[in-house]
Parts: sequence; C-alpha cells; structure tokens
Amino acid sequence: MAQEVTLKDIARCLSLSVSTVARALTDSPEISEATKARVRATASSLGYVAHSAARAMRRGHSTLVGLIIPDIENQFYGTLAKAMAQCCDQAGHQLLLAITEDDPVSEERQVRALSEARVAGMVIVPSPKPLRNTLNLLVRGPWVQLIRQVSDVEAPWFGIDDEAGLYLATRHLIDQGHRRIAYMGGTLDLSTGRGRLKGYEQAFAATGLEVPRDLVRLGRPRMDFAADAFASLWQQADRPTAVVTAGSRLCAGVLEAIKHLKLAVPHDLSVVGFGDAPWWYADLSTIGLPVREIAMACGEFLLRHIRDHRGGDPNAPVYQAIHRPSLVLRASTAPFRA
Amino acid sequence: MAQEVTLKDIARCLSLSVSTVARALTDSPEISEATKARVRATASSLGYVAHSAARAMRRGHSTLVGLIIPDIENQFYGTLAKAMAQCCDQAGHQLLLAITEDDPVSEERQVRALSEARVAGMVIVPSPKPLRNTLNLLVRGPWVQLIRQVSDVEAPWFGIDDEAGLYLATRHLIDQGHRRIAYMGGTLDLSTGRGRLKGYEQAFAATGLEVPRDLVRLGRPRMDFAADAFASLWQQADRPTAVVTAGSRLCAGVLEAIKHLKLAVPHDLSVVGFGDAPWWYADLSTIGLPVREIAMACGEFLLRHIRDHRGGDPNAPVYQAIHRPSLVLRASTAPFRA
DNA sequence: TTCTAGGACGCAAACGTTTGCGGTCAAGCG
DNA sequence: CGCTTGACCGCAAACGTTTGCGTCCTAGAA
Repeated sequence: MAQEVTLKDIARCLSLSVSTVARALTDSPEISEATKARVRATASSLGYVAHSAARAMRRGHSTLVGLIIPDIENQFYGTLAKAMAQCCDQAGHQLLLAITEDDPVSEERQVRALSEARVAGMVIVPSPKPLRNTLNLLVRGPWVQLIRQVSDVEAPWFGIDDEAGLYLATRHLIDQGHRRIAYMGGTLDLSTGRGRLKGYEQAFAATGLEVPRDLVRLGRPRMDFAADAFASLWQQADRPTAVVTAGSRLCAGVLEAIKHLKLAVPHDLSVVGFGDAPWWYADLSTIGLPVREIAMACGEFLLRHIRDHRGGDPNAPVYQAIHRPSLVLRASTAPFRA
Repeated sequence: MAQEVTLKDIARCLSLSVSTVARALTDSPEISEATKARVRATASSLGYVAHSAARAMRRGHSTLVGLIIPDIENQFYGTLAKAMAQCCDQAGHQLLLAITEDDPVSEERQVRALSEARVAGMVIVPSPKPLRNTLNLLVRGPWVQLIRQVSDVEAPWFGIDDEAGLYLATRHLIDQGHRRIAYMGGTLDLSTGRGRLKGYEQAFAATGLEVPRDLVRLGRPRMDFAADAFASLWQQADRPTAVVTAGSRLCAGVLEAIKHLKLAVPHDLSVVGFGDAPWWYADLSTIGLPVREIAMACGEFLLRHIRDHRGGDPNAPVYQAIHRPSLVLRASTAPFRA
C-alpha cells in the first residue's frame, strides 16, 4: 500500500512533464521512441498502475460493461456470463455483474449502480415487470435485451425462437402418436413464457387437434413447483402419456417427481427436457438452445455498437436477432402405446 | 443521451453552490432539511445520476470488488459468484467479474485490469502457477484467496479441508470392505489436488493398508480426461471395485465412462462423487461441499476488512478459514462382494 | 448595544488523467 | 544569415466530486 504511483511521480523521476509521460504511455506519435522507452521503463520499475477511473472521467466514457441477469448459479446464465466475459476481455472491457433474482426492486438498484459507474453499455435479461425508472436508466446508454423481451420498449434484442422450440418438441410427440401431452411452463408475465406456450398450442393447431387444457401447468420456474405440479397431474384420472417442459428448472422438477413416483422413462412416460444442462446422464431428449452463440452475438453487437457510433444514431431500425433452437433426440421419448 | 446532468446543473437550477448540493445529497448535517428536500427534488426531476468514478477518485477508493475465478459455467463457481454478488449488493458494492480459464497470462491481465479499476478488494481462486507480477498487483489492496491456495504467500484464505473430504470418502469405502479403490484426481500443481490425494492416502494409512498406486490417476480436471482414464483403468486385469473422485468434472467424466461401459452402480462398482452438482438424478453419494457458506464467509470477511481498517494493519495473524466437507450418502456405494 | 456562537452556505483546491495549444530547438532551404 | 518546418515537449484546463476553511447572517447572552 505504498502510496499510489501516479504520472506525476514518473514525470518527477525523469524530469519530464506529466503530459509527456501520459502521451508516452498512450503511445502517442509526438513522443520520441527514446523517451517512450525511458518512460515505460521507470513506469514499470516504480510499479505504476494506470487509474482507469480518472481516465474514464477525462475521456468521458469508461471501459466497463454491465451484465444483469436473474441468477448465476443456473448453468444457463453461467454460459451466458462466460461468453460475455470472454467478449469483454477480448475487447479490453471489464464485466460488471449484477444479479436480480427477478426482483424488480433489486433490478432497479443494480441498474442504477451500473449507471452510476457509467458503464459503456449494458446487457440485461429483464425481470418480468421492470420498474419505469429502470427503463429510464437503461436508455441513458447503449443496451441490449437478452433472452427475454420487455414489451412496449424499443431496444435491440437477442433471443431464442421460443415458439419454434416448443413447437418442435410438441410436434415430435404428436407425430409419435401422443395426444395427452402435458405442458410444464412458466407464467405468462415473461415473453419467453408466452412464446413457449404458443409453440405448444401451435403444434396442436397445425395438426388439427385440441389442446389438452387440463394438462397445462403454469407457474414460477422453480423445481419445487414443477415437481408438485407434475405429481398432481399424475393423480388425475386421465393421465398424460408425455410431457414437454419449458424451462430447465421446471424440467429438473419434473424429473424429480418422476424419480419419486418411480416411473420408467420412456416406458411409462415420454419426456422432452429443456436446455443443455447436464441431462446427458439421464439420456434426456431436450430442446437444445444455442446459448453460447446467442451470448457471443449479443456481446459482439454491443461492443461493436460501443466502439463505432458512440454518438448513436437514433431511429435506426432496432436490431433483433432470433436464434433457432433444435430438438436433441436422445432416449426419453418413445412412440405412443395404447 | 441528453448531456450528463451534474451537480453543477442542479446548483445552477437552484441558485446554490455545487458544494451545498453535494452536501445535501450526501445528507451532510450542515445543510438545512429544507434545502436538502429541494435539492433531492430537482435532482430526481433533472434525472441526476451520481458519477461514482468521480466520487471514487476524490474519495480515494472505489466501491468495486473484484472476483477472479477460473470458470463460471461450472456450477461450483456459479454458486461462489452468486454468494459474492449478494454480499456485495447488500453492502453497496459492485462485483467486477473476471474469468481466467486457469491461464496465468489471462489471470495477470485480469488482475491488472481490476487493479487499474482500483477495486476496493479482490477475491481470487488462483490459477496453478500465478505469475510473479500477478501477486505484486494483488498485494496492493486487500485480497483473499478462495478454495485454492498459492504456496509461499501470506494472505487470508477461505477453503475446504480437502484432505478430510477425501479421507471421509475413501475411509467409507474401506470400511465397506473395498480395497481396490481407484482415485481420480487433479494434478498436484494445485493445493487442492495435493490435499485431496493426501486424504485418499491417509485413509489407507490409518487402516494399515497399502495404497493401490496402480489405481491412482491424476490429470487436468476435465471430463474427457477422467472418462479416458477410467476406461483404461477398467481395461486392467485387476480392476477396481470402487472409485473416488476429487473434482466435479472428473466425477462427470467417470460417470460418462461408466455409462458407456454399461456398468451398474453400485452393483459392478461403487462410486463417490464430488460436490453438489445435480447428481441427485443419478443418486450419487458425494463429498458434499459447503460452497455457499464458504463464499459468504469469504465475502463478508473481505467487505468487513474493507470497511474497518482501510489503513490495514500489517503483521496481524493471517486469517485462514477452513470449512469441513461432509459425506453425503445416497445410493452409489455398496459393501464389497468378492 | 456589543459580542459570541453557531447554523447555513460558498470558494477553491484536490483526486489522476487527457489533450488543445503553444513553445523551443535544430535542421534544411533559399 | 534569416526563414520555415517539423519533431518533441510543457502549460494548463477540464472531467465531476468531496471537503477544509472561510464567510455571512441571525439569535441569544452579557
């Protein structure tokens, strides 16, 4: 903790001016190579470490980038964060991580903190109902919505074609002869919840079938909800012969219930999981999500946006990138047997 | 992006001085309540957002905290990060996340970046061989080592009793009658690797048995290594009857190989896993780690340290907190049958 | 009335950089 | 020799806050 070394110290040490030292360290062309070398040498020998806050203040923009997500224990968001971190590192930015737990109040607090840090841009997976002020803070700088989309707001969005994903899964089961297909999904306050349910419904519509409304369960995307919901579903007289899940936690919950009920998959029940969590062990067929790709695309977009038009051109068309999920077939689905 | 609102703007708007406005917003006692109210009102109506970089520069310390970990996709580190994020949020700090991928060069770059940001403190899960300069940068401020420990360096450490963990697991298998117990572990360049192997060895020593050296496999902690290593182990004439794993990725690799070889657990082989990844589905007995507790303790320690003695009292005893793992028995171990 | 106390606020410096502008000096040209 | 030119470098302002100190004014005490 030996008092901070600043440009002034280097300057004094070499009988140079602060500005010369500054220019030397930023490799400005109007400084001779000889001087640059001397400056660099004493800088490192004195243990100089640049003060990015001071630089940011003077330059008017920082090199920080904010990432706001509901959770980081979740493998899904872990992958997102990793991709973002790599993007940032590669471009000389730093990642400021904020966890909201899907709480709008916490979300507002986090976004405010990032705003105060004058991040160069933000990537956010918005909570169900962001506060008005949260949006006001977001629009102060470049920002991108990831995965989820808040309605009535114009901002770039990088997401997944949720509808297509669940259409694929449901349609596959229908084609295998299943009719009693349960749906375990999130509530409709999230754009993802709405899209996924629609995909499930579309699969029935496209084949001229009725949606089995009594098999649809919507709730908070947590394991315990899904486990309970599935268990109660299994109590019904007219049981499902298959189940599609619309979230990784929900999928985990369903598997938990299945294990508890000692059901054999796919003998007693066909299951389609969601996402690429380590389901490989369970040989689960899932809706595969290009998580890493989407996050990379998102990160690169934001960083390019930050670099290029720092001015920002309003009323340019709002960018939307929608990535397609895929159906990864393993061993948890089988044709319907009466 | 309507030009930044600063204290000056608020001051001009109210015909006050900048310092009064500043004091009003920081709730200084020498400002009348009436003025404070007026200031707060116009501040929010103008959309004022404090500039934490400027504040940090003036105050001499920022509110940022750095977290440096090898990976964030890994559930283990995800849990760590979440706990740290919660600690920070609660204490009014922001989390700057850096991923090293266990590459010392990247690590140095990240630590440098955090130093330049003048973080108030850092928590780091060090790579196997940190560069000299990395350590020089770390000691500039309060820092804590998490999980892993770099040798020959005096700094607080929050970790797990790795030796006890593997002792527990191995001893359990020995007590069940197993003798041919394989060990799948990480290389010895990590303190964790060394400790865990020692625990395995101690279990044999404590029972007067020889360590089955031909069943010990050390390598990079990756799934593919463990899968290959276990497969080759199974080729041996004198096969193991049980296996303990010393890392979650290694455990996953072993499970992968087991699945591929179509072995029945615990009928053909007893297995003890590592950590609390979603092994619940495989009913795996594991060495349970108090990950969240340890991270919370670490975060709270660092933040308290930052708050309290910002001066820093050298030659105080170096704090070490060592948390005990536990043996979580599920259904993957069985007594030895000849 | 005068003096003091203290409440409420303004002035200006400082934090560490960056950068526009100006200055010095030597070389090259006419 | 005088001039221009370009290479190299210094001065000082500015970024937005915080804070020690000084100032003003009003109320209460002597």
